[in-house]
Amino acid sequence: MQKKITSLQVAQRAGVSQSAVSRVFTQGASASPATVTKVKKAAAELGYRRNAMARAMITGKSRMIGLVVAYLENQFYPEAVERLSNALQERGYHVLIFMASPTVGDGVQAVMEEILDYQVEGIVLASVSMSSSLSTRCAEHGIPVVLFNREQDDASMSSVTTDNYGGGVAIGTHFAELGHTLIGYIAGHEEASTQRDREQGFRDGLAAAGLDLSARQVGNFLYAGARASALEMCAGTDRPEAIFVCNDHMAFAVVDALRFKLGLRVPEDVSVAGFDDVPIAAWPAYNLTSYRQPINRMVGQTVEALMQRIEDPSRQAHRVKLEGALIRRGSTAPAKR
Amino acid sequence: MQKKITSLQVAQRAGVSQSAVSRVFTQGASASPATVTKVKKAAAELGYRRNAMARAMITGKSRMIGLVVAYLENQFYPEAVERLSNALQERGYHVLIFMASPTVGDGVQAVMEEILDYQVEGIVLASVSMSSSLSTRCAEHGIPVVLFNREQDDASMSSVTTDNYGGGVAIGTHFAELGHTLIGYIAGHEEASTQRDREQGFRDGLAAAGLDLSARQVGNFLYAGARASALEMCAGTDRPEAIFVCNDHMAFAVVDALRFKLGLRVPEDVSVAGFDDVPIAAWPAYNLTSYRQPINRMVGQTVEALMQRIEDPSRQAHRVKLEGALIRRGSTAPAKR
DNA sequence: CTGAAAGCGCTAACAA
DNA sequence: TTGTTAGCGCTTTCAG
Repeated sequence: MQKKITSLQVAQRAGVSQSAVSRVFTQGASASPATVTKVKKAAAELGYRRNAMARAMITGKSRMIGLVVAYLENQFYPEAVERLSNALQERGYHVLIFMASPTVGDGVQAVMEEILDYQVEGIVLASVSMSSSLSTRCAEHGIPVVLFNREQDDASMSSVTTDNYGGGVAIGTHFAELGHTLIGYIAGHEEASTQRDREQGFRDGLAAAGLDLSARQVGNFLYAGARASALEMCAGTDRPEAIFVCNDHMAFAVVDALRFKLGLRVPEDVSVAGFDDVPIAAWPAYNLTSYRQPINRMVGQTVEALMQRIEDPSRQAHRVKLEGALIRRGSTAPAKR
Repeated sequence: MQKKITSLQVAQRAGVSQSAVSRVFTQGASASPATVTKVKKAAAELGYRRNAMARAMITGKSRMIGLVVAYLENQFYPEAVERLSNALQERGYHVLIFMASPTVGDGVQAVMEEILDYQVEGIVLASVSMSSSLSTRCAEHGIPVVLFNREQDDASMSSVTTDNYGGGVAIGTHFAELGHTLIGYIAGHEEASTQRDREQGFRDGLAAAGLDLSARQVGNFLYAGARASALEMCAGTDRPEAIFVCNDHMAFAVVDALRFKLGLRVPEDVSVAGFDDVPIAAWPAYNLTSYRQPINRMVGQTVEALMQRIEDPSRQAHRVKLEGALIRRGSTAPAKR
């Protein structure tokens, strides 16, 4: 097992000083063509690579971004993680990933501390919120934090979201246009901003058509939770004609429960709509009407927000709300006359 | 924006030397109760946290593990990532994650170099293989690499897999017992060891019952690929009675194509079985017969392998093959008389 | 353009 | 138990 190659060894082999080696590998540093070739040759022969930690220590730039994520069972998040990671890699950043269990609120706290210990240059919080004390600490350290698919009242906190309210309105309007009057809603985790905004939009969309919610259950963003909610909501004779489920992941559970447990047809007996438009929503087994989150643009904006505040920490918070799009599929249909 | 707190500042405030501060925060170092309290108090007041990079540099232990992953669309991997990350976090390790596109073989090469630059203490390669030159380099650096859900001929490479061959046999036997004789197989990426082993096991399982494959297509582990394969395989009049699809992710595509494009019933017209037993396989929309990978044990073994070789790099490769289990569900049924 | 020298924040001998 | 002293591998002045 050969030891690690340092710049000093390269320097010796190339017959130059250690700092010369450093310069050769540093963007925009001065080195004569002769030195460059000598050093590069020696480096290649030895298999030299710069120690990212040592660089990070001195420059204060670790080129790492912390990513805290929960709900990986919901296909929306793996997809986001993948794209985010790719976008960051393209910019020369790397991702230190942490799982947060959504239920344990202060687990996030502990996890964030650990992330900060690694001197990350920024943090992305996907679907988790943070205590304001913690956000203050990050601000003090000058570490930008951006909330992905979640918002907080604190206006100093950057966030990238879809227009959840508008999406809710779109679904409400869609249901009204289809002629449904008995309407149900299955909520996500009550504390989540996405849940609140989508529900409020949905209610307002319905209200604009003179409609109101006739049933509401809480699924907590879980498959099992949504399944139980659907069963509860639709077991009786007064079941809704149309149900908006706060995200696709739960909507699949609702469709499954309706079809396979209650023997109901979707959309003939009950229309179901979700939110996110994850790839599975397009699979013919579900063919789910959904409000699409523009995930590419969300990721783009998240990276943008991060980069801006890394370059200029004094810059004010970047709060973006992107438009999505209603994707009409076969899980919603007009009310029966 | 307050500057970063260093151990020196804590030392000054506590009226002790900088190294005393270091000792207070180091496991098993000597410090009098009096010093400990003084230092801890000062540290708390200042909000001091150790700089993980600086520690890593000196100790040579970054407490980071590199994770390279592809195919995040296949639910098996997000699940694995989540559990792996949690298991590692419990042991005080953190995960630097990299996405590798499965098609670009040498993308992995580049990505691995970057990981190594961060002085990770180990690397997990999920569903990707590596060139032998690269594995040599890792060995030289004394960095343990473990292959998760993939194998390589190189016996010096640690790996954790399910008994893919045995799983294939189990499915083949299952089909034979159900009385099917026209059998199809939809392959994953041809190069993957999982693909090869599962297919070989399947063929051998069939052969033991005097059966043979009557159709074979390649889906490359992709939903779209599997869909096309299914269509090709089942459009004619000589379609198979039972199809084994190399993983669940593709099996969903096959079921969807059969049902919604070809108007066939599963399992009445065609039996379909997958491999992995991801959570979606249990959803009633698919209710898929599958060979379960013991993901918890796989993760446990992966962490174990890593830890062992981190502690003792001279230790020989850890190659584990875990038993899975055939999960019979409603997507497979006896042949019609 | 180049080498010498001073650290980044911390751990780990080494004396005291 | 403590403080002092070297560094870890690298970037970055600062002279030359």
